[in-house]
Amino acid sequence: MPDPQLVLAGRLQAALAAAFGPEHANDDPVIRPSQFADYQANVALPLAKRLGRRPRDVASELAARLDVADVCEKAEVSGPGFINLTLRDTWIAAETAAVLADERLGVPPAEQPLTMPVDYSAPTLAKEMHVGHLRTTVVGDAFVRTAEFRGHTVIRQNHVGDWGTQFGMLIEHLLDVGEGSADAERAKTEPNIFYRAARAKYDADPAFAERSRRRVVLLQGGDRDTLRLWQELVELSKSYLERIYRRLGVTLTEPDLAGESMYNEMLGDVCDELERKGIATVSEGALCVFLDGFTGREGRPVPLIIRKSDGGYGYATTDLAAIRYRALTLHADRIIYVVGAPQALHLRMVFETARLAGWLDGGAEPFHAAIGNVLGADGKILRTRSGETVRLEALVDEAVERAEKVIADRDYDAAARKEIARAVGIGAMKYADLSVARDSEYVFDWDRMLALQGNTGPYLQYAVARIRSIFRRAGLDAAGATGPIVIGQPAERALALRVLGFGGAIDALIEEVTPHKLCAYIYALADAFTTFYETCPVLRAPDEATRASRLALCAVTLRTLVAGLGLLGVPTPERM
RNA sequence: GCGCUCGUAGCUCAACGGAUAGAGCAUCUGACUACGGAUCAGAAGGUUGGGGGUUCGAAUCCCUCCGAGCGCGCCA
Repeated sequence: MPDPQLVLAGRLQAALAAAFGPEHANDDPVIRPSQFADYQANVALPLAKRLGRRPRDVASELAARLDVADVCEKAEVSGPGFINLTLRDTWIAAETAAVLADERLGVPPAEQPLTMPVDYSAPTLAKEMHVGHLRTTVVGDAFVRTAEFRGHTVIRQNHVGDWGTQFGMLIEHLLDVGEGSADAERAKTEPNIFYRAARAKYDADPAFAERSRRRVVLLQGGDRDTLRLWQELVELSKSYLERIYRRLGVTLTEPDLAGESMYNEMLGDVCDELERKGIATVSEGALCVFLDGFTGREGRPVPLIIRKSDGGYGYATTDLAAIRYRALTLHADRIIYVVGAPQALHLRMVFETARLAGWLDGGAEPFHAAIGNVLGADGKILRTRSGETVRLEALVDEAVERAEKVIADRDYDAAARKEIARAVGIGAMKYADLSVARDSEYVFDWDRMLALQGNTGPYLQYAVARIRSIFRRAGLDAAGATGPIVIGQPAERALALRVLGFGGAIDALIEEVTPHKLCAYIYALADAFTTFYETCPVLRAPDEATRASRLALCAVTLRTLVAGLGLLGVPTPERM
């Protein structure tokens, strides 16, 4: 990859090995962006400590062994022992041209592709998705797209709630209204109405409630008629999910459904295995796993209950079956859980149990990508004015409506306007979710996310539209701009240097499931472009060579922005 | 009570143990018949909740206090 940070890290490691022995060949050279140069290497300071030598001497020795003549015009020791690295303009220009010529924008497929099941979105079937599902869905989808682009094997696992006790109630309600009736179709279009109707009867009518409870037993016992009715409900819910995912521009489809019901037949076996291995024991009638270091109220150990005292199974068992399946059957290297932060304790216990059971011995590493809550302006969990949870679809509707107002003064026909409003509204909402650290809570604010200034979706979409406009005006296809690239102005240099950082931003996202880092990169790239655009005339460049170079810079920036936003799942309309 | 997460500019958020803690919004000051002004440049704004400690170096690691959110046996 042409990312200077990685290139320099490789050179520094070679120098470390040459100067201080091969055992240092994999030391982290601690390359950081610098205010005194393009980058600085900080490794000499901690290394000096370990070697018991003066940092400045270690840095000098390292610099003497450093072979970067082709990449850097300067590499000098500074301050207490930093090595400041200034790149050559010619190197930057050549690497940027190579990125432009590369279909993959300088990001090669991973040398060691990993198999990664990714558990994300996970709505409850037969209920409408709400605002709480937005981030797990959007963050998971950005991760999945990015990891796939890097050549990893991603297995989407939409762990939908399709087996809970509420299905007894829903099935009885389906029987009451009649299969195929208009009321039954509600489950497809407005699941909440169907669900609420069932719930109301359950609460008001003891006979209905009793039927519902019996129905759950039948369902989990595998009764054929009941299963058929359950399947009917699942089908209705699927079309709801497909519709909302398509609207949101989320890559989840039907084959990615890997819901709780899928693990039903494994639950007994999971319990047996854990009991046989001495990991699970019976306590107060329930089969539990007790783990060291997990204590709750009054110092009592916190159990992971895997079989209830009535013999039923809860979600802990399902999660254990799922991790076993992902590790042993899917042969995962990493198992990603894009799941709400409040589940942290539960998941730690699931992971620890899996480790004790030996399911992770093959090298599978579980990773909880914790998602923070979305808050309203009052700092509390986002709710409607009447105190209900906010329906995801209502949120999407409002996003598109508000986006229409943003572009109201534009001269587009109705169809184009609608399409642009959709892209801008949904893009803004998704980008707002992605651009803050996933585990921090954040305040949901329409005006901020739809703003055309700052780190927002619309600003970036606008930057893309402007670059496209340059090519339209020039009567050129962006693909026709091939350089060569020559670095003259500081703004050209800054822009090209930023272009080279794409791969690093992608890897940072994959490493820790941090889409906000890719967002920060894209924003910095767009920012570098506007400065360039302001100070460096493209179509009115002073000479042909400069014009060709600047058009090439526009083209490579455009493609990087579009690709980056694409990895985030944010659409980039041609015009806006 | 125990545990987890967090506390950074007026507001919303960044910062991979590194040199002077950065962006955007809001505020103020400039620029230009403009390759889409839905612009750009600049200023101001901070004792990183308080206090200790480790380190050559701490927003970041450790301890403690204050404050907030969440979780702690048969719901998911």
